[in-house]
Amino acid sequence: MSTNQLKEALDALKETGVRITPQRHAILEYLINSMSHPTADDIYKALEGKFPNMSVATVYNNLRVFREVGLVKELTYGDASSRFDFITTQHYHVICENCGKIVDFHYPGLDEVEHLASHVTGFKISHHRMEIYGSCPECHSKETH
Amino acid sequence: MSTNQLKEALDALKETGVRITPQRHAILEYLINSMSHPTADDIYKALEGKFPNMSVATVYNNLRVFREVGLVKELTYGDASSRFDFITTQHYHVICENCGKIVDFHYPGLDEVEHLASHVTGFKISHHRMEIYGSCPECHSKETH
DNA sequence: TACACTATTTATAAACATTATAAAGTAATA
DNA sequence: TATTACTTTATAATGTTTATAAATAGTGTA
Repeated sequence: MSTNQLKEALDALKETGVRITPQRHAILEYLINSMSHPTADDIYKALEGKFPNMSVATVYNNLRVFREVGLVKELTYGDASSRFDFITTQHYHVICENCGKIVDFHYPGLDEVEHLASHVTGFKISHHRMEIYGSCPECHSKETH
Repeated sequence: MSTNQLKEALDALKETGVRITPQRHAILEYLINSMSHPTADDIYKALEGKFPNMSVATVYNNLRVFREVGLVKELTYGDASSRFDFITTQHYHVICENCGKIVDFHYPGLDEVEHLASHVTGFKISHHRMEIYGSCPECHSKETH
């Protein structure tokens, strides 16, 4: 339930000594309820009704804070701006190269890859990222017309 | 052998009707010989001795051309600028979060993941990307001192 | 080889995302 | 409620990448 997620997120912030401001509350709430994977600008635009004076810098600052606390993951794809994703459980993303839609895709973590990489390169592995690209059913069906 | 790779790359360009200019030749050569994964600016700086009048736009334009022809892959990590990698064989990258070093890591393609993603989401999958993050042996040994 | 055609390069400016700065404001604690 | 340190705001700066138009130079053909 979203309300719980928000509560837990706010608690996590408190424990780290991060102040809860109305802006932070709203950004978190938006991230949790958003089924898309918004850019900083998406968030800024979505909240300008509620916070007409909010600065873009505030959005960026807080996204960085959330990322450092581990609440949010920053996704850097090829396009111009980063996207931000509230972290729930381990999942990957399937991305439509035509319309940009991002769909969550659950898959057991690729532990084996990390182990092998560690063995071959001598790195101490911390994590990995993976995305899958293609065209979504909608775009795909349009193409065939 | 690098000389062969360059020759093949130039042939691939000719077949696509892309003109071979000295700048393109030099950028390709640099990409092939470079064991790092340079940014556009790295390339620009590396070649300014040979081409004092070359524009940054030329580097970007040609990297895009190479990418469209399939000779080069653009890597977008979290940091400010894209990195470019001459495509040889299927491999992934292991990236040091401390010093930024990138090491190639060969691994059989994750076909299974693509199949499952296609099945679950209905996407027509074209490709995927994966990177592995950690700290390299050098950085790691420094940390423990 | 010289010509003509068109792609490419250059130089410059513009666009865009993101970060830095300093002053004003505000959450949290006692 | 007063204090203090953290946040927000407004603004400017930074840095990467793209757009534009004029100058230049590959490439095929005569």
